[in-house]
Amino acid sequence: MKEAGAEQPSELLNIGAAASVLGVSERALRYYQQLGLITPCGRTAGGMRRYSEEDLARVSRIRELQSLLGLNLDEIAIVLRNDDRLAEIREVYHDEHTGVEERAELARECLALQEHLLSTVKAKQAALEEFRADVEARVAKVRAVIDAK
Amino acid sequence: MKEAGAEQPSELLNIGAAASVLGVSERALRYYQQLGLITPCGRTAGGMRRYSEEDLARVSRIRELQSLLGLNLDEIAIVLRNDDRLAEIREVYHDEHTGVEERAELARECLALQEHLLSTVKAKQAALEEFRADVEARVAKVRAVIDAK
DNA sequence: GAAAAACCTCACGTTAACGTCAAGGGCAAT
DNA sequence: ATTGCCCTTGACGTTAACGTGAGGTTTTTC
Repeated sequence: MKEAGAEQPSELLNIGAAASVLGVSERALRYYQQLGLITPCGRTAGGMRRYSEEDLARVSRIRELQSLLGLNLDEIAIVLRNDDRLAEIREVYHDEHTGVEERAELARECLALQEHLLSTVKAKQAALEEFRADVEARVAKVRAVIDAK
Repeated sequence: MKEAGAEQPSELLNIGAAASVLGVSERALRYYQQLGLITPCGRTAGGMRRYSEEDLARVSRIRELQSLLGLNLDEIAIVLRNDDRLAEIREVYHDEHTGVEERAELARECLALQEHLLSTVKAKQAALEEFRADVEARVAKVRAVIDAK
């Protein structure tokens, strides 16, 4: 048998599989890594990249930030770094090493960045809603012309 | 006096003024023209471009299609051509020259394209809404961490 | 264990959407 | 009519985000 019972650790994918699952090119994955946006969770002894579920999610996030918000990869790097800090904060928060004020400050800084992102999203939504009304008006106009046959 | 009463024809702008009003570069305006996206409504005797209010609106539309929907200029050209057809249809619709079936067909074709654009917008809105929920969840998480001081 | 498939790291090529001169012509004010 | 600014048309340069081999290694399959 290959594996028994719990396969919780979830299978890792090599770059070809990851790319095809995500619908991106292998080149793009390597490029994102080169820019420091993702680092596959590990490599084989021979040096081949292995991507975890979490890695894939991160790449999806990159594409969303690209297509939905129109951010470039430098801007995305900032967002991702902040995401990482958020995770780190939650990880370390119950740790005794960091001082109370120290980590609170970190968290506030993190919050500010997340809220900035949120406001960007909201602005885009508002603009899109206006744009949609515009398009719907056009559709209505054509409909009127057609119905008034 | 420079001008009296109704200034309905609205002043035409030359490229520098147009660019600064729109917040785009002169180069971009010339480039859009080169691609056939806009043609300034006229030129001076000496060959200088004059932009009407309508021209400016068209450029705004280009930028919206770029930034909101992430379309490239080729795709934008298609949308704009369809906008033009819509205007043309409305113009010509009460004309006796075109046959009833002929113009109805034109209108339906136009409608299809506008609806396609609308569905693109809606898809983007849905995706953005989901994304926003995600970001808001993150914000809530950081807040929780901070509040649980 | 040997061939085939997938992967590795360079490194140069490509495309879209402009930016940026260069060399001149137009235009409003003086 | 001359000064100074704005405009014109080329034409080459730039940047981001990959694409596309080349030449060699690793993994898988038979």
